[in-house]
Amino acid sequence: MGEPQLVALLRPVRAGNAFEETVERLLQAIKLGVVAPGAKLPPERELAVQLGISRVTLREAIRALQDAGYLDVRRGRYGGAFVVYEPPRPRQEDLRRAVNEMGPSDLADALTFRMAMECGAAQVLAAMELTGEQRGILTRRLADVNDAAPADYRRLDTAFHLSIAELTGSPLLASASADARLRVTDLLNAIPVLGPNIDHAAAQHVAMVEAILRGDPEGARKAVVEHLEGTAALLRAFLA
Amino acid sequence: MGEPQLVALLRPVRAGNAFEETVERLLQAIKLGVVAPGAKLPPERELAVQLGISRVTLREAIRALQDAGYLDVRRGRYGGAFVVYEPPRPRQEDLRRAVNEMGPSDLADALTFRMAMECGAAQVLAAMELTGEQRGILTRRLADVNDAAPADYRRLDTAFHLSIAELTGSPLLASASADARLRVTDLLNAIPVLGPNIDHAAAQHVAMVEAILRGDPEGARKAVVEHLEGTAALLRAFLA
DNA sequence: CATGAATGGACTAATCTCGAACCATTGAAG
DNA sequence: CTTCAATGGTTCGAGATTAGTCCATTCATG
Repeated sequence: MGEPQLVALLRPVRAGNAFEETVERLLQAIKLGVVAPGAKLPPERELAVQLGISRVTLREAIRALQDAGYLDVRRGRYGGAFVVYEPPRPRQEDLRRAVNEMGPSDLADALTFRMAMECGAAQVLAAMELTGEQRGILTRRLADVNDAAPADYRRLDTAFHLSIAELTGSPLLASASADARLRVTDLLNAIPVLGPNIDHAAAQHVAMVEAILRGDPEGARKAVVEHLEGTAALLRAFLA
Repeated sequence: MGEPQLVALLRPVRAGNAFEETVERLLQAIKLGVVAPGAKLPPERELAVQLGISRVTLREAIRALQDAGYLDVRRGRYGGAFVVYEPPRPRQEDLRRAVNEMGPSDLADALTFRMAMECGAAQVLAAMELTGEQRGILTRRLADVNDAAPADYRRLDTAFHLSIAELTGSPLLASASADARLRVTDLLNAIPVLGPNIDHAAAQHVAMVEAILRGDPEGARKAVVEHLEGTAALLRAFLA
């Protein structure tokens, strides 16, 4: 089998050039709804610093997204790069296309990665002593998803899931979880938001939060597994 | 609280320049023992492709590691970049220095991240149906650690832990796990390899493998938590 | 309606990074 | 002892990326 673990360590140092990576990152922030439609990105000078790239490269990326119709850039005071993207109504062919673009092995990889990350984050959080504020944020995010209008559902669902990793206080974990979510965004966005599915998911979300608040790592793990397997089953159903 | 999740998404696109990232990556492969002392790195032309950088940049990184005494580079056929690094005998002040270099919040971040990753990977693996070959690899790696000479202990311990993520078949998960391990390598390398600790760890390793082979995600999770908390406690003890 | 602060827009010189081609060394095989 | 394949060593021009500087536009405020 040669040198198996070399693969994990001697992997590419960078995914592409700075421009491409920046476009990808911004696009994900938009598609995840982290920057909501109508809201604007931070000023170029700030954003360039946050992304660790030069303003020139950032502007090229913003320009590309503007040309692609995701952003509306306005000059002058109170100007900025405004998100005009609205998540398209899901169609089954979008899902097929998304799956075909990534390939079956990439799909399994992404789902496995997400399962590991979300289980790990949930149980770590459940094992922590949470402050009242942390509990408040978690329950608030839960309520947000469950009260969401269909148009806002995916965005708030993402926010809920990311909150779990974020509340552990570990930036590394939060980053990795966001990364795991990114890998399946296009797939999730292509799944229709249907009543029964949402009710099902809502109950599972509640189970996750209750287990975390009760300090029950095992319960949290099981709830996450059940929830994510439900999503995976939905995907398979739409592909079959 | 502003825009909490922007932090996770609008984080730096790249950690530094290609040269620095490459030096770091190679150094970790050496320190983790993935390329054992006396072994050589892949040929420059191959390695550059694997790392996704140009040969020129790779050579600068190799040159830096050569100057720093980690590599011995020989020309001609059967030449290459040979690892000459030997893990130094751990001293308490090394541990303190390593901790001071990263800072207390980074330490907590790294430990939390590692806990989440390893728990997630172990339970995912436990939930899979394993082939005979996979079972063989896992038990083989376990035996390797438990039979290890003190000088090889850390290297084989790393190999064992990484195997778990690797066996899930998810490259993303394997990469992230390797990353989590990297964050604590310097700390682990600074902990003396003592008999009682090793016996303790060995029993925990066995518990992890048994739970995985028996298809018991919950048991796997608990075994990992116990093991990693033991390591964290050791760290605290040496720092106190 | 004039001002000024906050923003995007544009340019430049320096540096990093790359791909590609070619050179130099080594040592096993014939 | 000649050959030659596998390896590291070197160079060069093109393109990517950066930091810094200055310009242009907008609009709330006075």
